[in-house]
Amino acid sequence: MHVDLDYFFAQCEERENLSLRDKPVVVCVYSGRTADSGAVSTTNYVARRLGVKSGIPIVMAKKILKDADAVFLPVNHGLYEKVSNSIMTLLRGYGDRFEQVGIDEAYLEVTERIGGRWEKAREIGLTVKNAILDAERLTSSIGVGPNKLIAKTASDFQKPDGLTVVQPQEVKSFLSPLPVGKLYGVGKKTEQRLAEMGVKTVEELAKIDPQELCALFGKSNGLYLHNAANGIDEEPVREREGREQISRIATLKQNTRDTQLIFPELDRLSQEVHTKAVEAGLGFRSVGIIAIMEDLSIHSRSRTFENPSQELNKIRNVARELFTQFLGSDGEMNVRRIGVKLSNLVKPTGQKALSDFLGA
DNA sequence: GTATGCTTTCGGC
DNA sequence: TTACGGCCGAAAGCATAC
Repeated sequence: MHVDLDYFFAQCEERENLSLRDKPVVVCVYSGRTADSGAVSTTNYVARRLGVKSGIPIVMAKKILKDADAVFLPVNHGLYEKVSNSIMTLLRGYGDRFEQVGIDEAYLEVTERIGGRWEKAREIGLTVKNAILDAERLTSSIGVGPNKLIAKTASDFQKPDGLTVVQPQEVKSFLSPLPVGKLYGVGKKTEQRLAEMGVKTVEELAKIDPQELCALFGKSNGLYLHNAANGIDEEPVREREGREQISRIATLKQNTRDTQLIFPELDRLSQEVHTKAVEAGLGFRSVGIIAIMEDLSIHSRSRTFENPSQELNKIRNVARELFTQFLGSDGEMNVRRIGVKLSNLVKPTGQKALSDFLGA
């Protein structure tokens, strides 16, 4: 079973202020550069119907909604995390295994609870929807199917506030008419290439010789596409332990290549990821930087060490070095946004203290 | 050839 | 007409070891 909280950030805001519910609600990430510089994070369905969706510039959203009595709000991550944590804790109780994906999605293993009686799937789905509604006053869209791929596709089939059950014998007729882009793992790029081959629906994709798909998309990708189109997926619902990476990214006051302007901000980001790592009790083996240029192209560099560290100085120095190297190798375009990332995170376990894991 | 690990890019939300 | 965030995990692509 796949549970997806509907238009999550915007719905949290509606919940806090019910008078928003009939208006377009636009949750924004303001970059701070100019008054309305930034991008749209999430919108409610009123705004979506008017064409305002995730990812567009805030100024564009304002233009589209200028006569629509719309409400523009800055993201309030603290609120969303609180609501998410409460719901995720609740959801755990409805499955034999639980896998959270991001802040607003989860898979539940309910195979044993259904026990082959598929009419029970709908009951469990309704129970979960009502539990979320009762506890946190939020609607959700739920999909139930024989595997994660079908459950995920099913939860997307009817939203918001949907419940779609796809029994094993219904998988083929469920998938067949869908556009290939609805399959998890088929993005814009793959969709385009398939369209050029005359493949638009999952039914058409399922008919393609897997050998041919492997030749065109590589072995692992080709095999995945063939299996996905045929509703085959063996991925287990797996408990995810802590985070795998910690990153912070920010927009510079002005586009520049001047390290005198970049380094103070880079140092600030280094400090922030360091604080997050320490709070989480995690060491790191990799430090990386991210540069987003004025044309919005994205570049990254990273370095991995043999031994984990937890030192701010290490992050700061490596980030500075990587940035200097990057700028030296990369033409003359200005940088717009910069970021620092920690990965290969190491969780100290058992009796050993973190210090035992850290390099000399 | 296969497995593994690292770096970079992709793409969802 | 243009406009433009901040995260995350997965995948791709490559190198190395066995």
